[in-house]
Amino acid sequence: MPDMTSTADAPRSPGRPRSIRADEAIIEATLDLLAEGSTIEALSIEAIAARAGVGKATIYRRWAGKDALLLDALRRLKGVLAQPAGHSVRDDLVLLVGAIGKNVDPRAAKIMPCLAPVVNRSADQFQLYQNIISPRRQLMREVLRRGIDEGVLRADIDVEVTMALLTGPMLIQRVLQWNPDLDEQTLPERVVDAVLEGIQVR
Amino acid sequence: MPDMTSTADAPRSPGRPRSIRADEAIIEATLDLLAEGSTIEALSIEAIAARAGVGKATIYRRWAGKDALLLDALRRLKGVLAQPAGHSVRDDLVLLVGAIGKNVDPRAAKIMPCLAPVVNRSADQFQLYQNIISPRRQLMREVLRRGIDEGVLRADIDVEVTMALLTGPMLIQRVLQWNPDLDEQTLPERVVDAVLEGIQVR
DNA sequence: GCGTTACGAGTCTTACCCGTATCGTATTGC
DNA sequence: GCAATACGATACGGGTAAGACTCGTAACGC
Repeated sequence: MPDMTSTADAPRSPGRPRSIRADEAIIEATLDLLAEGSTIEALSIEAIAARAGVGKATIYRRWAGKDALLLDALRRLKGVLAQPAGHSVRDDLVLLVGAIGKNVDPRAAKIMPCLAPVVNRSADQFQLYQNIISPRRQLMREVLRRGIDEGVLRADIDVEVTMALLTGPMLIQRVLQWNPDLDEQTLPERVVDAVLEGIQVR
Repeated sequence: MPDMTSTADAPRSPGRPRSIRADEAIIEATLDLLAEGSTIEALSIEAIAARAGVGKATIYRRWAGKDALLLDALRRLKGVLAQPAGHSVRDDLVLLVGAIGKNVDPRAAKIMPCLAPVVNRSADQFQLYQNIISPRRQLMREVLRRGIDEGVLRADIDVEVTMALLTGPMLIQRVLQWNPDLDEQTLPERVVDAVLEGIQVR
């Protein structure tokens, strides 16, 4: 855990050092409870402590409150950015679109919808949310720019709108199950191809 | 209010009749509190009663609990379906896309994100959610089919994927403010045009 | 060994909320 | 006028949680 929201890394400390196992157990318990269906605000420090096999004080010693803990827990969940190969624009887009809402941690899918209400409640939380998604947007932006430079994509397209076009369908399907009849597996490919070719008769 | 979740309309009753003003005040207070940032589960009957200037008993006399009240309140918020003119496929699509997440009540925009976590918690709530959006999907489906029949749209497109393509970008922008730099006003037009024409060099 | 700090477990106070019940009052039909 | 039902206000018991605190114990540097 590179940075923690509340406690600065002690420069040099006497006494017993903080248990790394406890750190891990607390974060894991938080994510587990969320993934099991608890909403963010129904989540209690007491439940987390019990699940982690940890005293409440051990949590309060590390984080100022539930918000700070959640911040760190969600950071852990973020996962790694997909790395486009750089050969085919279409393949890169399929990879990036397929990675939307699909983190390394399988719990992510259950947790993500819980964040929707929180995102626009305060400027801080909105910023946190943007910090997570904007590097992913940047990745897609670069692929699209590359496609334009290589002459594969039209030069007059609006890159930002195109990103929304590629991201939106996948996101509403993964997070909201917008249309239960839509096959999530093949959706990335089908979305990319549809966006590439358009639907109009030529 | 044509149907209420809990109380059947009394056939004929002695005594003082229920106050219609109280009905209205309770629903309004509920929507106001949600729009002001309260999440669904942080919303308390006591807070609603206080806001509405009403005793708690007056609420419990009408609804069995918070869920039943919320159901009625959200029904009120739904708004009316947009009616495509039927002349130009493009114009109809712009109208439908522009109507996504844009209800008659301005509070709707703030309340909608709160529903995301709830939607997939139970089969009942998922069904309720689908009942709201499926007629809107059907409307768009018909426009696309008409476009195919008229030869304006290609016959080999996947209609369901196309609907996701049109809906997704608008939804993530309106509900999540996915990209703060995107102009929401002109987005419907730009999304529709992009989907129609595709982004690939021909 | 000693001071220091963390540990799990538990206690305590405070606060909020639910759902019900009970006030005195207001409004209806008969 | 009278029974019936509504009203707002308030009180109640029961539940849950936040946070600060206290235990006795465990792990570190010196």
